[in-house]
Amino acid sequence: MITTTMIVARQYLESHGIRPSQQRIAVMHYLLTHRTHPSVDEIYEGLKGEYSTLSKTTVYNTLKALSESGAVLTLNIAGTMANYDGYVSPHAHFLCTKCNKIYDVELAHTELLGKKLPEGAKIDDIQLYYKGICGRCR
Amino acid sequence: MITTTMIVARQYLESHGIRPSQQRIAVMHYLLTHRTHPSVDEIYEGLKGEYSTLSKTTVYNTLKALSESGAVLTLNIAGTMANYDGYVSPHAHFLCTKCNKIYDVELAHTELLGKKLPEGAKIDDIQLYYKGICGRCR
DNA sequence: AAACAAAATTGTAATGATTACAACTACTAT
DNA sequence: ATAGTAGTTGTAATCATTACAATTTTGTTT
Repeated sequence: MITTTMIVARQYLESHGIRPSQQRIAVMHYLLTHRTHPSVDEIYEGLKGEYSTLSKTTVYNTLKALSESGAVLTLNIAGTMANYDGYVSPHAHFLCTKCNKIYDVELAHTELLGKKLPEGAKIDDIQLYYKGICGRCR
Repeated sequence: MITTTMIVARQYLESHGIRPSQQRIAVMHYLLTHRTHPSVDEIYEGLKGEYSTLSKTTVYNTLKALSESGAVLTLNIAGTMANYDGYVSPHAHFLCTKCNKIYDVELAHTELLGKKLPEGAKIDDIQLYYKGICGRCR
């Protein structure tokens, strides 16, 4: 079944120069409708019911392509595995080290305040990670 | 051979409540004298000549203990593996995605500017990562 | 100093995330 | 329709990290 949010996902892919295959649309759509910063495994488990032939390798390949084109964000906050975020506007993340949930954190300023970045460096990506215990877990 | 910086390493461990074994002193000393944000493997390779019986598991165990006590910082900037920093005062990091070197970045303000952190959360750790291409690699 | 207990170290095996790769399928353009 | 390119799939390999059991070291008590 094709929904309007899947058409959004398709157009989003196209606007990032990524050819919109079934699988890529599905992964992008999953990220746009699950703001939980899922791992590869969660995305794969969430989709394999609907797309019975889907391979985990495809999920990896897709996320790599999406991340390189800037369509999604790769989070390395958890250490053991990557998590993905379909919303790419500047924001930070908070990981609860007890329940392992990742929460979005708004930023006070758009620009992050690095002083003395290495001479002549070109910045492609900025990630601000908070870790701790969330209110529910305390 | 025991040097004065190794005594510093020993005292540093003790001040963090970590029993100063030979191996732990060696790892701590390595981090204090190599400000290169080394990986487990680099530390192990750097030390195994001098400590022939050293095991990589010990390096892992040691870094875990050091990190949990706050004596060292664990960086998850690289994605594939952890890197370690013996200097724990607040600062950010820049990873050159070409040469894979990690540089320190001073912060403009001591406090990092998260707005709307999850209700009632307790923050234990803040990491600010920049990624890009360093001046030498461009 | 000897004996004991607790903690640390070691080597190997297991785990888990990710990547490599080769065969197969789908899409595009002539 | 055909050929060529890009995308997908499943399996096997890789690499970082952890689990674990045996051994060694360290600290404490007698």
